[in-house]
Amino acid sequence: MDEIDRNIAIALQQDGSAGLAELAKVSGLSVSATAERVKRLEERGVVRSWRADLDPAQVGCPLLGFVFVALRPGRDDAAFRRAMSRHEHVLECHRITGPWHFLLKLRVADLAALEAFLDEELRAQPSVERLESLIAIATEKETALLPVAPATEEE
Amino acid sequence: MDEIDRNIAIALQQDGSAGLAELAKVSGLSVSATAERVKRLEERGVVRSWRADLDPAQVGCPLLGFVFVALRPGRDDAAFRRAMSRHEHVLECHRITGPWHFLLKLRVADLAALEAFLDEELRAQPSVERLESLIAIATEKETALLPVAPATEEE
DNA sequence: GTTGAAATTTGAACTGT
DNA sequence: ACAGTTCAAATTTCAAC
Repeated sequence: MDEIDRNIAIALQQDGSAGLAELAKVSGLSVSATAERVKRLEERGVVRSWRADLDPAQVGCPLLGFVFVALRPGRDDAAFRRAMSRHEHVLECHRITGPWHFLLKLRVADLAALEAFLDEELRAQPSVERLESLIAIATEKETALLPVAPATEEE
Repeated sequence: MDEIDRNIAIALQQDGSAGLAELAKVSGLSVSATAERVKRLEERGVVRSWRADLDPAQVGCPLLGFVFVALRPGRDDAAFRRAMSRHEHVLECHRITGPWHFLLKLRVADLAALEAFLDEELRAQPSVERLESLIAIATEKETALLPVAPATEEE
């Protein structure tokens, strides 16, 4: 992961449809060397996948919510974790510091769908003790573009 | 946005490198008709961009944090919003319901970087009144795959 | 890592239904 | 709006440097 790899990764993150010719300019290498780099980035798992970024509103999930979850003490949380991982409306599920145990990020169609999720999926979990939810009124920024750090050690 | 468009959108969301031939199988249409559909999805903004999904740990931002922000009453928040939009470590910035005004999602290298962000970027903002931050101990799930709703009205 | 060329595949356009 | 062919372009692989 040297400077060249980082530049390629940054470019691919912004535009996954960039051609090798374009990437070659960014990297300063030849086209074939650039192709090698891209392949290696995939092999090493730096590039996990290629995806189309969709507009949430246009695919029917305009409502964004966050839910804090506290689980009952001494209760196995495996079932809860599995349920969250499976559920397509749960975009994120993090074990967090602070008074709560988990923080969920949700995408749903509307408030009715949020209510249904809270009642039928979360409160239905035996290990769930307490919930606190909030919704986004507006989104100033929502990106998946990661800050790529300016090189530390291993190349 | 009929059933066919939805199937294509779902496929592209999971694998943006899928070729038209593969998509044609999914959609049940010919390759050329599928190409038309994809082009229209881009034109309508359903597909916003094509991106490589990178591994946060491997690009040097393994630490995930959330920060609640309360702004001073009667203070213009434009500068704050602009600063958050610009900052690459701020992945998300939502105006939210509840006692806080904004919720930020951050990606940084380590706790030192988080501290620096809190001190130099957030507390430095004149409009910021109070902060509360938490970090992810572990991430059970973190996906950008949106739940694509099963068709409502307009085709 | 570079260059250059061949083989394969892909996306883009045209034509007709 | 869709299907089938054709055409151009980009990716992949390979050679030799």
